Amino acid sequence: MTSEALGKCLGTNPVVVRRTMGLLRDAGLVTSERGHAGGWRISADLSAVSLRRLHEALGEPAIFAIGNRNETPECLVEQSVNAALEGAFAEAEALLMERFADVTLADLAEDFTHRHAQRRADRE
Amino acid sequence: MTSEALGKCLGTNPVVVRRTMGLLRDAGLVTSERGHAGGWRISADLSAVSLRRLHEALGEPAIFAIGNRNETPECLVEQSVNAALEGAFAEAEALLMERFADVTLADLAEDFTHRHAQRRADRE
DNA sequence: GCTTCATGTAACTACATATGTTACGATTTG
DNA sequence: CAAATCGTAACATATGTAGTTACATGAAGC
Repeated sequence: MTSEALGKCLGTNPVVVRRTMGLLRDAGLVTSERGHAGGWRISADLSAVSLRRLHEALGEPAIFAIGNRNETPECLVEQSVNAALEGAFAEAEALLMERFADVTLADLAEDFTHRHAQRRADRE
Repeated sequence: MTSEALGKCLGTNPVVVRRTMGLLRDAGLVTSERGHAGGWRISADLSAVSLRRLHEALGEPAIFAIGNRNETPECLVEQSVNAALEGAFAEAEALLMERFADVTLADLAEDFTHRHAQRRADRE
């Protein structure tokens, strides 16, 4: 599939697709080919790719929107607040990552298949 | 304490302080007084105010930086992904809120007192 | 009452970040 | 050699948060 086709599916620009797909390629999840008949191809077993793995491949973007503003503040009040929050955030993140590890692309594909069949049935 | 003094402590503008403190006032956690000798005053028992309560008072800002882009997408793939993520996010959020409920301002004040004593000791 | 010191709030500005776009080079295939 | 496609740098745009200015309102002291 070409970046342009993917961009259409996702409602975005081919260059944006390349940026993100490039990260997945670096992680070995997809391959890219240039030139005529080139494009992107999945190179991993869907059942071996978890959401956790995708999160890693995409550079482990920050999970929380709130949180410490400054990791090592001079201010003692800020230090107390940080200390109180750190453990809670770490626990929540660990739980989330555990759940992410349990969901694979194969699971998503199966779920999609059901939804697709359901939509076709609904149309009759 | 005046908004101006608080602003100095926090390294920000008095108006920004008023904006946020206003939410805490609406939640009954602080009171404000205008005019000469006015300013902000804590009106709640520190041991009765949890971080959970503060989060509520501040309008329950979004906790996660990643997550569903669209709650009710037409796209079946997006629906599958959303369905897979929703439970995980809900669990992680519930855990975090549980932990937040366990930490009160009194706890933070106590922790601060220890840090303060420690810093004074270190200076000798 | 008048002055001063506060908050309350609307409107505007500045900045950072994420996303989108353009442009062009590199590579592959026919 | 031409067309198709990725790779990537540079630039543009949009969005949201924080900061700022301005002024109205109210309270205290003289």
